[in-house]
Amino acid sequence: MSDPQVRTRFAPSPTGFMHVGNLRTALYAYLIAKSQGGKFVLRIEDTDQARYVPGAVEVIYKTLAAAGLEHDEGPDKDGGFGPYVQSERRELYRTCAEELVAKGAAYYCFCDKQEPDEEHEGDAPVSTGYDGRCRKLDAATVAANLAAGKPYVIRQKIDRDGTTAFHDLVFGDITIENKVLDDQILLKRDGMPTYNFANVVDDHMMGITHVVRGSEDLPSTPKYNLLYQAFGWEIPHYVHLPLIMGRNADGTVSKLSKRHGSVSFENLTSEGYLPEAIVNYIALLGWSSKTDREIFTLPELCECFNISGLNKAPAVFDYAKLAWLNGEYIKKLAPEAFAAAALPAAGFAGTPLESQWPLAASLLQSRVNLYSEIPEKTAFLHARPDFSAELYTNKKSKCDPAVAAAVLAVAIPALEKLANWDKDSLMNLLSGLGGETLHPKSVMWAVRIALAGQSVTPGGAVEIMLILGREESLKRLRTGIDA
RNA sequence: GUCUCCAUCGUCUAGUGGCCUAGGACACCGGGUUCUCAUCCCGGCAACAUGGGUUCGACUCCCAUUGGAGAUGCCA
Repeated sequence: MSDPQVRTRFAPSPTGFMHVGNLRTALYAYLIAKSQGGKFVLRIEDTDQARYVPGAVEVIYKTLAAAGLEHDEGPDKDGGFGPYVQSERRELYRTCAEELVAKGAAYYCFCDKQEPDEEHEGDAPVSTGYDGRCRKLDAATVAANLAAGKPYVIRQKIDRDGTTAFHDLVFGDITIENKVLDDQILLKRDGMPTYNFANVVDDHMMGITHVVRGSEDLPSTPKYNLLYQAFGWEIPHYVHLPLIMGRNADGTVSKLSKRHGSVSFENLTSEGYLPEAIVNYIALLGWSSKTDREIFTLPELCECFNISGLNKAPAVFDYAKLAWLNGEYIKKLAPEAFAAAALPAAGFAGTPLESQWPLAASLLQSRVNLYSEIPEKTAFLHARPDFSAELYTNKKSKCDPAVAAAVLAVAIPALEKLANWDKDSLMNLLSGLGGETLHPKSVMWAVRIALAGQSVTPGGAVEIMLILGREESLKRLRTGIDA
């Protein structure tokens, strides 16, 4: 049931960062196209000149590449439907808007710009819907105003009567009364199209078959249909996605935004989340494979993705589950790859510990979900923290400060004489050290505490001695009991 | 205010009228393995918002209520 005619697009605006919600929209658009053997198009929506951010387009390219969402067409890959940057399509929008005016589906409006209403805060926003007064202007007045160079916008003319319905592949049929639809602006005073207008024009011109976007756009979709109908264009399939929510301090939820934490792809990767884990996680936010499986690579998602798995209800972003997923991906990494990636966080480079990094990394790999957890887990290797003798007390390991002192008293001379400082030699020595009086568990516990100065460590006593080396290990053991 | 949408464990979700004493995952809590911890293995806690219908039978269909979210920009 593949359909190579499918074309979807991702249309971010160049703001300089990639919200995970946008990335998820891109992911689903990509999957809808790729699961059918279709095309995935990148379009840049830069119609708001006030928001221009230098280098922002590069961020988009880099993010898509890092996430593996390779586009088939875009500003850098002409597929014959360009240009793929909206600011380069200005004249097209103007022509289209004027066409609608000619057809009676839009009109010139010379009213003053409505300033944002800042009076109303809290839960009582006020409708500022336009009253449509310029609809009544006669042709002569319009022509005169135009000739006089009077500033204007072009508005969509929507009949007050009747209803407009549309079909969505996720939400089904939705009907809205026309009287609640206002005469939205199509072409702005500066000649740029609005988001809603540019989308309709571009999606049609670029042959987009499935319009994939967030469900916050559901209420504006009837206006799209009216536009398509006015042009006489075929209406595409709509795929509205459930919103991604964040939990607020007061326990409520709202659209995921910066105040909820790290919400951009860049934030997340810089905190150590792997792109594969992020993609995997957001794929599951609002979509289900309908199996018990949780781990999916991008190619695997392409294989099993289906629109019917899309959910309608908003989904709360759960950093704990993302962290778990990240840990799963870290465990799957080849040991060398993990060691290379984790080295900066551990700070071993340029220290005496450096030669033992592969060992230390192997211990860390199953113990971290995030690279950012590494510094705290390796700090004791760089310098033993201050600790109290009470740390030696542990019932299960049959140890207390007195026992520890006895252990160290025999361990230090034995270790000083040990010929080979390797795992087997150290293990043999320590396990036979206690003799009749000291329990093996006490030996391992006391030695490890003396070495590390903390009760929980990545790795056991022997491994820590290997990482620290003979000299540093003995130094720590000698100063272990009077600390 | 108005409009639209949504509603299964704390969270992500499976479930399309009988297979449900509702399954999986995260988190949490136990137990086992382990030179500590982690990994790994085993187990536990925990949900169909409420009220009406429809039906032989509702988590599944319909209506209402309640709750939540989104929209209501010359932002995208």
